[in-house]
Amino acid sequence: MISNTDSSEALAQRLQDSGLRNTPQREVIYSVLLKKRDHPTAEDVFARAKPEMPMISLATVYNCLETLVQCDLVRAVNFERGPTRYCPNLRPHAHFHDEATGATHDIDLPPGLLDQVKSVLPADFDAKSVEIIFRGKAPAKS
Amino acid sequence: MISNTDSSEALAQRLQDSGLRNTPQREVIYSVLLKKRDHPTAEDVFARAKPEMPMISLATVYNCLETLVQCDLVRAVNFERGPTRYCPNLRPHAHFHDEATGATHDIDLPPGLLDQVKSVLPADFDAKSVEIIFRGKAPAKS
DNA sequence: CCAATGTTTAGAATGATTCTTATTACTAGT
DNA sequence: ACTAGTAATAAGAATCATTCTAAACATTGG
Repeated sequence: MISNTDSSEALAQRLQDSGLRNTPQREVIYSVLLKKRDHPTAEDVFARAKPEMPMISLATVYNCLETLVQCDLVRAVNFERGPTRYCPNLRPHAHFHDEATGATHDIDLPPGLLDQVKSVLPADFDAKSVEIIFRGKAPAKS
Repeated sequence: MISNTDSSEALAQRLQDSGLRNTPQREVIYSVLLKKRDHPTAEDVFARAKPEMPMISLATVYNCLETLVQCDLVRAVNFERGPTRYCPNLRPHAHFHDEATGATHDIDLPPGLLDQVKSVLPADFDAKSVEIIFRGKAPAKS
């Protein structure tokens, strides 16, 4: 189990490495993402952060989420043109978008799969990232 | 080579199969997509259709594109939250998004790859589609 | 021809996100 | 501690792609 202080320290570390400051807002946003990993939107995060920090603004939520993405602590996920969703899972994984419920599920990928997929690229294409999105019906409880 | 009339007939057929009408607007939009396969946005398509049909409206372009997507003649592609792009390539393929130029390249996939990727899903997930997006640097000329 | 239905048009409305500006909070150097 | 410089936040305005609305038009089957 990763303790709360561990993740706070990971955040502090990453921010420092990027020459950024560790603010209470960033800590709250990150902790909100870690607490409930259901791929919330910025509005969702805003709503969850407010009880802990009533004066926080939506603009700040967007700013902090963007910062966390820059620091590679969080992944931004998009389905079609729906609102961006945020995911603190750092393991290599794909996303499964349940078309019935709108829910998003992380699908952990076996080691080597992403490289294997990358190997279909012609030699002169240099992929920095690969994203895999499934769409369909997920089991009722997962 | 697929002739122009062939594709018009494919369109007419698909529309009929879906109980939809074959309109001049739909034909123009589809032909615009076939003529230059550079993953245009709705605005791009609008601009390209106008010379051929000056009275066409942007709303109609959106409507027609949506119709073509429903008929499985065209794929809608999204990168982050940028405008949706449209692609008449029906072969199984991934997309490579060149971060420097913004250009999109089709990457044809070897047969079986999509099934292989699907096989990483737990048994109770039923994927209707799989989408693969690469991001990085593409060769200067492709 | 007529009614029913599908399609197009133009413009208004929406929704997520970004931008702007002022204010506040740190940080380093003295 | 004091101060200049920089970073971050807050609040609201602005933006952009897209969708909606309502009216006009077109097509089909009876």
